[in-house]
Amino acid sequence: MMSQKTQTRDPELTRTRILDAAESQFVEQGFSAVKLSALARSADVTKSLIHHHFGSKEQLWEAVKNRAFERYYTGQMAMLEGAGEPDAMLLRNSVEAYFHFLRDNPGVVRLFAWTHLEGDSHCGELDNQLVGAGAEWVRQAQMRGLLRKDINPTHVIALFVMTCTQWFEAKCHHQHWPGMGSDEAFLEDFLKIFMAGVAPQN
Amino acid sequence: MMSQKTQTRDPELTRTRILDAAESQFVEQGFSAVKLSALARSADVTKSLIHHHFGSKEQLWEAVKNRAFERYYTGQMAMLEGAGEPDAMLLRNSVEAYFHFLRDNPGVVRLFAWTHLEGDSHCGELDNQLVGAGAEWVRQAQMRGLLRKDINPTHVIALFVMTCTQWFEAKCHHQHWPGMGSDEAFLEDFLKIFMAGVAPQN
DNA sequence: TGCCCAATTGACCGGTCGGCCAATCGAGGC
DNA sequence: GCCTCGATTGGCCGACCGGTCAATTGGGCA
Repeated sequence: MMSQKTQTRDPELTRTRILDAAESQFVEQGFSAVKLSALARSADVTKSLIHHHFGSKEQLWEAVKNRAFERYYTGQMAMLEGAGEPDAMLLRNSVEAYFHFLRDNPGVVRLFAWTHLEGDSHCGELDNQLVGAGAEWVRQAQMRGLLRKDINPTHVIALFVMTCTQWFEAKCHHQHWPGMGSDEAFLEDFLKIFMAGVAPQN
Repeated sequence: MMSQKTQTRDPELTRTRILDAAESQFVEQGFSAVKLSALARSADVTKSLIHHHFGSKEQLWEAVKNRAFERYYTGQMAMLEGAGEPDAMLLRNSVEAYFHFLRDNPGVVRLFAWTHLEGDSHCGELDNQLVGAGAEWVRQAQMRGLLRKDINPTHVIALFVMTCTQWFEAKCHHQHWPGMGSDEAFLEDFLKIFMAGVAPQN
C-alpha cells in the first residue's frame, strides 16, 4: 500500500525525466551541441545524477536512441500487423499512414537524420523484419498481378519510406520553392505517380 | 613578374587551405563537433589565422556553406542549360545525372543534411531558379502531352531530387535491408516507377 | 631604401565542458 | 531502531574550448 506517495525519491521517474529532457535536446540540437549542464537544468536534476543513472553523455545518447527507436518499431509493427489482405488499396493506405505518422512525429524524423549523419547503422538493422514483411507483401501482390513484376519489392518499400522521410527532413529546404504545395498536396501527387508507377504495365 | 614564387606569404592560398580543411571537417562532423584547434592543425595554420581571415567559427561555417553551395548551383545550372529540347528522354537523363552527381559528391549530400537539421533555409532559397526552370520544363512537357497533366510540376522535380538525396543520405540506414540492391539497381527501379508514374495515363 | 600594412605567430584569457568524489539522505529489510 | 545500499547532492577538477592581443614578419610601393 503505497498510494498517493509523495516520494522524495523515485529513481524510475528520475530516469524517465532525464530521458525525456535528453531526447528533446538531442533531437533539437544533435549530440555534440547538447551541454550536460543545460540538460540537467531542464530535467531538474543535478549533473551528477545523469552520470549516476547513465554513465556518460554517450551512453545517455544511446539510451535515448534505443528508447525512441523501440517505440517507433513497435508502433510500426503493430500498424503493419493490423493491415489486412493484400489488395490495391493497402499500399496506398500504408503510404498515407507512414506519411502522416512522420508528420505527427517530427522528432523521429530528426532522430533518424542525426543517426544517419553519425553513420549509425544500428537503427537500420532493427527494422529488417519490418522492411522484410513489407517487401514480402509487395511480392505477394506482384504474384497476384496487383503490382508490376519487374521491380525489386524492397525498392518499392524503400522508395516510399525515403520520400516521406525526406519530405519532412528537408522541409526547410524546399518549402519555399516556387509552386510547392502543402503536405497533403504533395502526398496526393506522390501517390498519383507512385501508384501509377507500380501498377502492372501494359 | 613574380613567377615560380616561393612566397612565404599567400593570404589567398591560406584562405583556401582553411576553407578546404574546414569543409572537410564540417561535412564529416557537423558544426558543433568541430574544434578550431584540430581544424587549425589539419589546415597547417595557427588558430589565430582562422580568426584573422574569417572572424569566428560561425562565420567560417557560413563561408564554407556559401562556397560549397555556389559550386553546387553553378554546376547544376550549367548542366541544366546544357540540356536540349524537352523530350521523353530528358527527364530520365536528368534524374540519372542528378543521382550520379550525388553519388560522386557525397560531401554535398552531408552538407545539405547538416543545414536541414539546422533549419537553415538559405541554401533552399538559392535554388529557386533551378527548381523553377525544371518545373517550367515539366510544364512544357505536360502541354506537349509528354507527361500527365494532373500533377504539380514542382512536385515532379521535388520527388526525384528528394529520392536521390535520401538514397545517399540514409545509405547507412537501408543498405543492410534484406533484398536491397546496389546504387544502379535502385536507380533503375526508381526510374521504372517514376517514368511510368509521370507518363500520360490512359 | 625605408615605410606601411596585412599576414602571421605564440602566449594567454575567462568560461565551461564532461566527469569524479566524498558526503548526505531516505526508504526498505532485519 | 538500526543498518545498509542506492539515490542524490554540491563541490571540485583538469582539459580544452573559442577568442583576444601584442609583437613580429615580409611583401609591395613610393
